[in-house]
Amino acid sequence: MTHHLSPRAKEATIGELSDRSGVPQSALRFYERQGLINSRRTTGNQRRFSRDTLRRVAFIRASQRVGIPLAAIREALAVLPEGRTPNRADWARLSECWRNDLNTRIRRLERLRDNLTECIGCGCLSIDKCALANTDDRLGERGPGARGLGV
Amino acid sequence: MTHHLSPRAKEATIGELSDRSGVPQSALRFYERQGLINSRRTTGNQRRFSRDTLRRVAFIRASQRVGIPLAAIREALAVLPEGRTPNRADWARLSECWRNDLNTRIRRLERLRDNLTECIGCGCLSIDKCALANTDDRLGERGPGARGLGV
DNA sequence: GTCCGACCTCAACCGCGGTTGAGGTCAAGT
DNA sequence: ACTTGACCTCAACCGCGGTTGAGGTCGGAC
Repeated sequence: MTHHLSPRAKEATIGELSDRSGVPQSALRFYERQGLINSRRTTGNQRRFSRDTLRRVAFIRASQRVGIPLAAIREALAVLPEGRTPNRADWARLSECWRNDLNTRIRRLERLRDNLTECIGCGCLSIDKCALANTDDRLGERGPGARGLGV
Repeated sequence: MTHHLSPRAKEATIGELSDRSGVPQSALRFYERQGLINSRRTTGNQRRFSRDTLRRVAFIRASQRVGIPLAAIREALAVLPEGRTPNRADWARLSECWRNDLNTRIRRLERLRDNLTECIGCGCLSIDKCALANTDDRLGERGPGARGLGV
């Protein structure tokens, strides 16, 4: 299971990237197919990932952990520059968007928590007029298919 | 699309339950198969839901909206009494559990938000030592299969 | 008694986020 | 040169949370 260091210090094999990020190789290949990360290929068709891919992967997993779907993460990552390596300001811009999203999610959870205790707790849960049932502020109604999944 | 009121005022047909809860009939049948709700059957094999099912459904959807999987919701609902109609205290007990869970989720989100701004914002995102990458306080590692999904 | 909409079951299918396995190639160490 | 493990592709499969459609029955109104 020991991974040889790739000759060019700036590039990682999929095994190295997997070890460092903790993300299975199968998932990394999947992310590449989905356009979330990309790689150069060696003459022998093997993937080589540039250094900043590690950051992207960390960002992807961190975002996923809070329930953001890959499609949304892909869109967010699209704001990173194409040609050059993303710098501090690029990532800061990205995280700024996420901050707003996270704040919204936090507010939703707090509201649900409070409604639960006030509303179920007091026995008023009458669905038609109850705040609990009507917390349907649909923020990201992305098309047909499995919509309304706690995202 | 007008639904006739069911003769016995205390029981609802699936159409009525669907209309009142806003949940598709197909989903209600699915929930029944999954053991989240239950129904009496008429002589003609049609479902009749007791009044409190509306509450259960509202609880299910509210929980789902914040990303709690059905299996966990089923477990939670299992604390409601079998024979009798759940009363205020039963629901209060249930919501108390959820409150803890929700608080945990809220803290997780807040931590992620803060890490994002501090960590990505300042450019330190070095994965091995970064708090963002290591927010792996695995709270509910439910077996193999799609684990680690932002739940 | 007949009509029609609401109901029933069952099987197949969907998007998501991957994993697993078969079968084959690449490349570093000896 | 050969071995061995890391890599490749492609297709099939998984759990989740449902939806869709075919084919059939129920039951309230006329």
